[in-house]
Amino acid sequence: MVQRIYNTMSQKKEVFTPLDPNRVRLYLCGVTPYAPSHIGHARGLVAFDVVYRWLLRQYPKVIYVRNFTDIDDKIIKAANEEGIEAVALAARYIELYHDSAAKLGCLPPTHEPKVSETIPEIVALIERIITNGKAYPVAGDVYFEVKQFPAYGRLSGRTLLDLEQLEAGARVEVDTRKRSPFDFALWKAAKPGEPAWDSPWGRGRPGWHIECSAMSSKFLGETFDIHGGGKDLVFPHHENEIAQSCAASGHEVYAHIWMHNGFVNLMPEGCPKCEHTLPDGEGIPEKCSACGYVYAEDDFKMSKSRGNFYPMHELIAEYEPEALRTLLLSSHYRTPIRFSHALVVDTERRVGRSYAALSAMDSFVRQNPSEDGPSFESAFGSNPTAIFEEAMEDDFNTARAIAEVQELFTLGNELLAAREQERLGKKLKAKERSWLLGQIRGFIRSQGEVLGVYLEAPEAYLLRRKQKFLAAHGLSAADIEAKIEARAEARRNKDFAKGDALRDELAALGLSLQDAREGTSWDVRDD
RNA sequence: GGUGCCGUCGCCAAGUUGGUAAGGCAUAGCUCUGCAAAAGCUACAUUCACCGGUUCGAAUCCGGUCGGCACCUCCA
Repeated sequence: MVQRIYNTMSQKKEVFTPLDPNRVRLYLCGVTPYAPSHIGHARGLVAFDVVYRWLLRQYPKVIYVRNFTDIDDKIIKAANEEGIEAVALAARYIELYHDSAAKLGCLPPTHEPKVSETIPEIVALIERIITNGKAYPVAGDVYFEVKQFPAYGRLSGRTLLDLEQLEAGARVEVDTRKRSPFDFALWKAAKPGEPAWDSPWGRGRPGWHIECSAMSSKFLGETFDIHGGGKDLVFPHHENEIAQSCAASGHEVYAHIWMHNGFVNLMPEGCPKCEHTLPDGEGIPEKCSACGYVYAEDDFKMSKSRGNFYPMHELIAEYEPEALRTLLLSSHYRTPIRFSHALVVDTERRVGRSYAALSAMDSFVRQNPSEDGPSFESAFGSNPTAIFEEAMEDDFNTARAIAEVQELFTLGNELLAAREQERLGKKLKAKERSWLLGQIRGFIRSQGEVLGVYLEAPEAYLLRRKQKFLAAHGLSAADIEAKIEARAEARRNKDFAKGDALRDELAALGLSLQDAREGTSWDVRDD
């Protein structure tokens, strides 16, 4: 059993060996809570939740730290605009974030530190960096001196030379207080209207990158196993974190493995100019076919500054959170996802069908209790656990893992339909099928625990979906039942025309009926 | 300009230390049904943007072409 993880530092998959197998340490750059988090944040959240869940299964103890950067220019700006305290604004979005994370099925991390609660550690860390000659104070600010850290640029594949060439291109505004344009602030002198703390350099607040260095070492030590975040953080945030942390500790290595999740990009719903809907399934054309507007490169990039993004709490309210989670896990975590509503609807259908199958399996097993029977492996000649583990060990390949779970559903449905003969070469007794279904259910539960899916009671999932439908249409279950009974009456009288008319009526609402021996049941159609 | 990534069925998406294309959605036919629905079965990429090369053998390696994307500035 060998876990492989793609390390941004080496740009290849590496064998993962924990520094201390009894205490695996994982740090994830969380969010800056100045606005509602969007679907892109959800991707990182979910991707690393699976990493955490999987490590939890492999090792006795995993320490997972996910921070909040609650002191930041954007927070201060937003708070000033609203006329409230920065901490209050941050607290609001942190609460929203927690709520969404829980609904997306993410386990709470071991620690969730905030910058505002880590100031003493940050000040101490900056003092160490200064002592080690890698940072210098200027008029209340403190800057990290990049030239003093030769390894700078290793993570992002840049060199100081590259950066200097870039400087020659006047891409960077020169701040005369800094010794080099690439030096970055560890501490910023207080400005009026900003939260500030006392420090040896006067009142001020931490710069952007230092907080993660301080929070990670506070809970995980100076070197630890895995550091994660969105791809956009590679430069400069993570690069600067490495520089600060190593400059302070004197170690060569800060985090052993750097994991970065890919972005969620928006599939445009329409032209930004005239809102003309783009043809479905096509790529993004050069210009709008209706108004002729030539699309800019980043028209369809999701970004908070442009406001064209999907807040996760809104998506969660609109769709089944588990469908969103499944969608996010259906691609490998490093691959970009082009998000669209059609994609979520597809996934919702898939998840709904899965729960329907789960429900059917459960009731079959209940109705056909069985104490013993053939093992899954002897019956089907494969080991689902091994296949699943192989996928997860290959850089957390959740897309492949989900495909493997899907195979279990196919086998389960086959048994439910008593259609196992073709595959197994013989008919099974109900008790034998039940025994196998019980095992399949166990595999799905176990694998679902790692992926964070298929964990809800199937009936509860299905019922909630029905209730959501009823509420949206202002109907009650009794209304539906009455129509079903009327239809049953008509059918008993062989008045199929009337029965079908009633069924059509319900179908028009978005329902489907299933006639079975025990009676007629109804469900919400997925389309 | 610098750095990195990608281009696989109508759509989504695995597979890249080379060995002959997972899975999902959609679609068609069949089974079941009074008819449906649900479920199951069957079908659905001789082919992996294009052109060369290496090789017994390439979606997977190398070179080139075209196309898309990200970061380099706050950003998950």
